[in-house]
Amino acid sequence: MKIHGVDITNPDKILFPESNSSKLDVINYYKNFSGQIMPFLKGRPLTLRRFPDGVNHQGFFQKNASDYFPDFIKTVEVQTDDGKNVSVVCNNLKTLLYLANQGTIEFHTWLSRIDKLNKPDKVVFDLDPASGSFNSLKNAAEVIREFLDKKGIRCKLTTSGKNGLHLWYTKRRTQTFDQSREEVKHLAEELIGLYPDLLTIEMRKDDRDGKIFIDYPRNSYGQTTICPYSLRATLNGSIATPISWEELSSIKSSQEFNLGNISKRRRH
DNA sequence: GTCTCTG
DNA sequence: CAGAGACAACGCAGG
DNA sequence: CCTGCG
Ligand SMILES: [Mn+2]
Ligand SMILES: [Mn+2]
Repeated sequence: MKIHGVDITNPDKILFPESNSSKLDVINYYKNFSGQIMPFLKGRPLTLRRFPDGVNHQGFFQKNASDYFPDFIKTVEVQTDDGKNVSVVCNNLKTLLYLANQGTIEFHTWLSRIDKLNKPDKVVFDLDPASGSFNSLKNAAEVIREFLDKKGIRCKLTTSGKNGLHLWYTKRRTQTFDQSREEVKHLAEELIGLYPDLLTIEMRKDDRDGKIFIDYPRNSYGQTTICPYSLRATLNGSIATPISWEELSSIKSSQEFNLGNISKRRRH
């Protein structure tokens, strides 16, 4: 079977046993939502998370493009602390479908683009809840939004598809990753001054006291965040989904949207 | 999912 | 030939 | 140096 010229193997293999979703379901999801996900993938180094035998089996992260990946897949060399990686870049539909056929469930993207790897064009406030209470997480997102709004920064919102929320905005590519991260850290410290019982940047889990962790180190060089519209390797096939601020009030968890209901979601 | 190494 | 292993480091905080 | 963290 071929879709857009890409060989699809084992289309009936079940990758999400709980929702009975097959490999073809995954590939069709990425095909049908390519218009939404591609703008977020284009031009950015990727880390893949693959589950060739389904999310109930062992999966693996992949930072380096496999030698056997076809020529239509773009790659980029990125410097690491000790050497380099050859990252995959998903610039077209064929690449997206090929990687999906490879069992890629999750696409994690850099905060910078390949033509200026050392200057991020995105800032993310990665909000990681200690556990349970999604309501306090929503509250945290709201107060951070208002805080940034007063500084003239308009941010957007994405469910991570697991437990947290990502609040993010774009900027001109003038700062290094170190500068960007330090700026987010300072903003987070200011926020903690205002909401000491709600937010924390303590690195040790034991020191977080049930508060919401603003994971500012996500803004460091070489780090990735889950790409908007990426599937997650959860039993229900949840999806990292951009949502409006109005929509935030009505959702009950970060896994609100999944393979089964994403198509019926009201558009914004 | 595919390659490579080992027996 | 079948079966097992690899496929991710990494960048930072804090002690 | 080490471990924890995501
Ligand atoms: Mn998170
Ligand atoms: Mn995080």
